Amino acid sequence: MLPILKPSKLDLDELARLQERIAKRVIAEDRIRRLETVAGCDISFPRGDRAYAACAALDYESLRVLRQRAVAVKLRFPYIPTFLAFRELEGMLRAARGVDADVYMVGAQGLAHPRRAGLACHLGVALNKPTLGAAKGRLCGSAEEPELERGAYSLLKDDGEVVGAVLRTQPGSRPVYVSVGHKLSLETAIKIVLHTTRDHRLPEPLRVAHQLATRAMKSG
DNA sequence: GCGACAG
DNA sequence: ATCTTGTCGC
Repeated sequence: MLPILKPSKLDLDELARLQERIAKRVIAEDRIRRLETVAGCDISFPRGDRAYAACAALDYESLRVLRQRAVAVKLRFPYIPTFLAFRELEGMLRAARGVDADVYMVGAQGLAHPRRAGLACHLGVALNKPTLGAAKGRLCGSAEEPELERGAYSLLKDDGEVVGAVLRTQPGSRPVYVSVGHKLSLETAIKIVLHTTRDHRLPEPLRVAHQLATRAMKSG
C-alpha cells in the first residue's frame, strides 16, 4: 500500500493550471437528449489509503434502481480543499464507466469552484457526458438565504459570476449547493435535483450511491 | 496575520 | 469523509 505523499506547492500550482484547462472544456449548456436515467456517484473512506467508489443508475421517473456498481480503489492523493478531484476522480470514473446513464450527479461542486473545475466538471469532461454537482456545503462564493419552501433557491456568485444555486430541497432544511458539471444548464441541473429529491435533503441517486459505497466499505 | 475550506 | 445512540428541539 503505497503512502499518500503530500504534494509540494509547485505540484499544486501545476495541478491548478491543469484545472484551468479542464474548466475551458466545460460546456454549461444543455447537450442532453434523453432524460430517462440518472446516476449518483460517491466514495466512502474506511481509513488509510483505500476507499470504495460506487455508482447507481435510477429510472428518472420512478427512481427505481436499475444498475449499480461498487469498486475498491487506492487513494494516491490527500484531501486538499479545491483539489478534491485529484483524490476522488480516478475511483469515481471506474465505478461510473460501468454504469450507463443519461446524466451523473456527484456529491461535490461543479463550476462552484475557485477555478471552475470541481469534481463534477472533471467527471463530466472525462466521461464526455452530462454531470452536475449537488453538495452539502459551500466551497466558494456567496448567496442570499433562499426562501424556506421546497424549490426555492438563490444564485451562488463568486468573483462576479454566477457559479451555481443554493437550493432548498426540503422545507426548512439546510439548502443544497447545486452547480453545473458538464453539458447541462444550471436551470436543468436544478430541475433534476428537485425531481430526484423525495423525503430527504439529498437526491435519491446520491443517497443510493452513498449507501452502496458504505456497504462495500463495511463488508470489504 | 486571521479565518474559510466540496469530501 | 469517519468514529457513534440517544436525544433536545421545532
